[in-house]
Amino acid sequence: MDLTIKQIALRAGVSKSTVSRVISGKGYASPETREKVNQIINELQYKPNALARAMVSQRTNNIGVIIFREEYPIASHPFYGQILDSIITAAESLNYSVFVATVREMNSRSADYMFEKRVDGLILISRLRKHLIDSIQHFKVPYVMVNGSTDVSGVFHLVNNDDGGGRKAADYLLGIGHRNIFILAGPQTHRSHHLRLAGFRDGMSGHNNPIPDSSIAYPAASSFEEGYRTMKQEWSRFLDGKYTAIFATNDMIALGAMKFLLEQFIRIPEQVAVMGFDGIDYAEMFSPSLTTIGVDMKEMGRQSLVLLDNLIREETVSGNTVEFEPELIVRQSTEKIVDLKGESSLL
Amino acid sequence: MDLTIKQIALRAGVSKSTVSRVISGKGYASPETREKVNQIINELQYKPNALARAMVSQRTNNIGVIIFREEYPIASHPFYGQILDSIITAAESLNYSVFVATVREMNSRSADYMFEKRVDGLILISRLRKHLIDSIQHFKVPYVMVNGSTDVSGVFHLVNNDDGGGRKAADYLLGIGHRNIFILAGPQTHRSHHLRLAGFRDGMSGHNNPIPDSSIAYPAASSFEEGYRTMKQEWSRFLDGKYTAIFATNDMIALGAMKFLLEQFIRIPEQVAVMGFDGIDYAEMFSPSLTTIGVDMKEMGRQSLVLLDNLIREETVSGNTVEFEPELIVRQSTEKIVDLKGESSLL
DNA sequence: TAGCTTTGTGGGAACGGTTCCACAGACAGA
DNA sequence: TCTGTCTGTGGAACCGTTCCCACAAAGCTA
Repeated sequence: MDLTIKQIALRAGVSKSTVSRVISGKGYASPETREKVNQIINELQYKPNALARAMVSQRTNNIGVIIFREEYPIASHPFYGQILDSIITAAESLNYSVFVATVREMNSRSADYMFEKRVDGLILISRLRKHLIDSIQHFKVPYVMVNGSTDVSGVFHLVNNDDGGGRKAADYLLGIGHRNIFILAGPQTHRSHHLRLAGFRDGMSGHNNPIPDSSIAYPAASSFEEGYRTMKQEWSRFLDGKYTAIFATNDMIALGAMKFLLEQFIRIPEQVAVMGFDGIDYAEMFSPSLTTIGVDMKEMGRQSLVLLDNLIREETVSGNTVEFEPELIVRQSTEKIVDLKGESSLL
Repeated sequence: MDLTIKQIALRAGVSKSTVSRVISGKGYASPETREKVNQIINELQYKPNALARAMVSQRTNNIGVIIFREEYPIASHPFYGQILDSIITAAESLNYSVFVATVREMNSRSADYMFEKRVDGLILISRLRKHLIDSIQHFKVPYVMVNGSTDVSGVFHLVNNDDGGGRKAADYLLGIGHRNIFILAGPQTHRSHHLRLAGFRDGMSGHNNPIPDSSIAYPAASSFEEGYRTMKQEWSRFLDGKYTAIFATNDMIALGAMKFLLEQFIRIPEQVAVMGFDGIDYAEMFSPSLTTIGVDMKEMGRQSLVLLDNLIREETVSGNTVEFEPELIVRQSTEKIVDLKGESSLL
């Protein structure tokens, strides 16, 4: 590991300037010198010290990905983990190495390290903490936000069109005959859940079929467990309402609710149709598979890195919000067309 | 960002050596100087440059996690992602930042970067590539392997007791009355799948109930899709065999198979019991929830970092293999005790 | 009072690269 | 032959730290 450019120079009988020139490929170097130096480098498996390079170039070619986690383990999260995955893949092709940190609440210690480590840029996933944004701006580190809140101005955002997605969901459920729909709406402090609910209600109202507040239940978190728990808690109210369908503002909640329904021997979609939002892998795997509004996580991850790279290279970046259009994915959980009376077939 | 120890020294009216001493806390510095310097540091939000530090200390406090991916997106993988998660969490408390790279096949470009970036250590997850191990040993970077193959000697390993887990599974299924069991065994080139199968067969044989080769099918990958596909392909053979239970060498395969069974309106566990191995989150979420042999992924992740840290600090590390004991987790997919005749209730 | 230790501080080399600049030789054009 | 450009190379400063060493002042002991 303690092999330096100096040793290479020594063996090749040239100065370290020359070796440096050969490696970088810029500046003059005779073909013979070039060959000789390269041969020695290969032979000794010399790898330039990226730290030393970064010191002078002021570029580390490292970026940081900071994921705000709440209770859920995050790298393995079916939604954020997927985004992380495609960031890592994209980073490889653009020659960045990526630091991954998860932070919860205010103890953004691991985020602070990013500054000390002098990352070239940051990708923030999910929530944003004012405290951290302040630091980022103070240190003038380029950054983009993926699927985060939009209340800080001048931030480059990559978001899903959650509003439009909600509307798509409404259109679809209306289209296959549902009129009386129960909603499981995740934490409304979270931009996505908020917009998905708003979009959905908006879509329903647009077709003269407004959703009353009483048809909405609010799981305390966007998790499977909360979906299950909330459905269980609302069960009698649900039965009384004679609902034919359930729309959840994300897949995990939908799957949790579905699990409870199945335990009550409710047939899906024959008795109740269930629809989610996100398009996580597991939505397809469950039985029945879940109809959902699919977010292009892969593309969001990839583009966040491309955008960040542009920011780092100080190229002009047009606009400051990239919106992704989600896509309706019809699966078993809503497959059956209910009869147009729209009545519940429960009981 | 261009705030250096020099500027701090200038403002405090001391030399940079003194500032350095104040920051590190070692060496003499009068209380007044200490206070003054600290105040300026806080005021200016100075953050020491980790690159420069690393240059002289020869320690970056960065580690690399390299995950060998095959087809599946890896950070979001329910098994490896979980391990990654707990590594990241543990790293934070030990003051390491972590680079995450995924590599497939021989193009270990992003692994090479790890050397240039001078990571203090490496954690290799899943498969190992001879090529990479050679590099690692050449550069003398401390490393540990999590859940990998054991054919390279002198490597620090953290593995699950897959063999014993397989035996546990056999004991359990036998214990609840199953005699005629179908096995879905993942890629036998993979240590885990191989040992789980071996352990299971061994356990069955030990109770005078050997599994014939004809009762084993081999999905080509350890994925949900392959589990589904294989079950579908083996369907008639399965029916003919009058099996009462299925054991898969990992949860994903089990869940895939279960999906196919449910589509055939097979009742689980009433007609067929299904059992997996891994203990991924989704095993619990599915309907019916999946009985499995749970691997302590969290602890594996955490301990891999602790072990690596010891290696980095050159403390003596006893032994070179840490084995984790998996745990039987009984859930709905096997809940029913079949009658002791052990006959299939299919058809 | 001489000598030693303790406390406090600053100078400068080193870490391993990049890059600017100087310089030398070859070669071309006037 | 002189000047100018091109090619090829080495020396040295610099990036931002740490840390060794020198040095000075003060306090203690004999």
